[in-house]
Amino acid sequence: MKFSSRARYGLRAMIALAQGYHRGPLSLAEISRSEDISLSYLEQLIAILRRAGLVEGTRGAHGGYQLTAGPVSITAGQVVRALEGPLAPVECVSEGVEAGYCRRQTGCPSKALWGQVRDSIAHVLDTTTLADLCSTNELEVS
Amino acid sequence: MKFSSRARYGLRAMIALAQGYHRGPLSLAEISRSEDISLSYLEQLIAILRRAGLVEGTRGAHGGYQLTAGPVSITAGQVVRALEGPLAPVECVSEGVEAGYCRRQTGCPSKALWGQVRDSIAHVLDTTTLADLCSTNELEVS
DNA sequence: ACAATTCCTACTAAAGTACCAGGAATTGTT
DNA sequence: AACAATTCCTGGTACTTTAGTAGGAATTGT
Repeated sequence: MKFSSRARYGLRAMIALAQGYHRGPLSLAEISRSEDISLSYLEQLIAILRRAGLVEGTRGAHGGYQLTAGPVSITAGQVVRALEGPLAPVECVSEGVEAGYCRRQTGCPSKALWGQVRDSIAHVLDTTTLADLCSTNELEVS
Repeated sequence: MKFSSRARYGLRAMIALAQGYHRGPLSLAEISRSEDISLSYLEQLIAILRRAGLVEGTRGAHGGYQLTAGPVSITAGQVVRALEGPLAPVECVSEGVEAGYCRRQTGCPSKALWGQVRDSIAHVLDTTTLADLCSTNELEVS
């Protein structure tokens, strides 16, 4: 029961972008250095986030990436879902899976539990914004 | 971000055992039929649960497995941890990992978030007993 | 022209998952 | 004593996913 390194690294990259939000585009080379993630892997992760519409890139010298919305408007849930797909501790309660997925469905005792697990994860991720995560950092670092 | 089929199947098997708690040992062949899990795979899963002290087996004809405690005293958290290991959405916040695991540790903004995710999962699993899961079922089925 | 960057695609080594196969040990029943 | 039902143990294996690497094309400021 682990989130992939995609989600871990991707979230860290998004936090880095949130921290530099007012300072114009941030290059992956910089994030790669500060977060110690290989550049080529980071490129793949950011590509996913770009396709999800969370960041936009500007090419060429002095290019880089920027959030498409302010850190207060982007939740950890959006980032994690973009990188990992729908939250689904088990398939039968995956976000976006219609009822009738399995015949055990009706009256399956464990299904309700997994649904609660999914909801509690979703609640934490969806009520935390990138801004929240940045301020945590500044508190600790200062 | 998924629980393995070990956890899914194992929990279902434990619920089946809880439902037959008063009726003496339940054989894996029966669970295999009712839950539609292959016998040999089920044997492996139950072996894990036995080593964790959650069930005990009695060999020979009319043998089978029984919970070592009543369904009210066994939580889903115990079952899932036995099958999956410590709850750890990411390694650095794994249950039982001491501080200082990674140098980013102090002031890592994402670490706090993953810790909250872990705690919310743990809360759901640890406050749900096998008895709770059985009663859910009976309500639905009746 | 060139250097810095994003963007794209394909590949790969390692690990983990979800099983299956085969048999040994134990115990009730006939 | 034989047998059938069961737990218990070990080892293997096909498959999928993960976590990357490699190489290069396109774009843009200086």
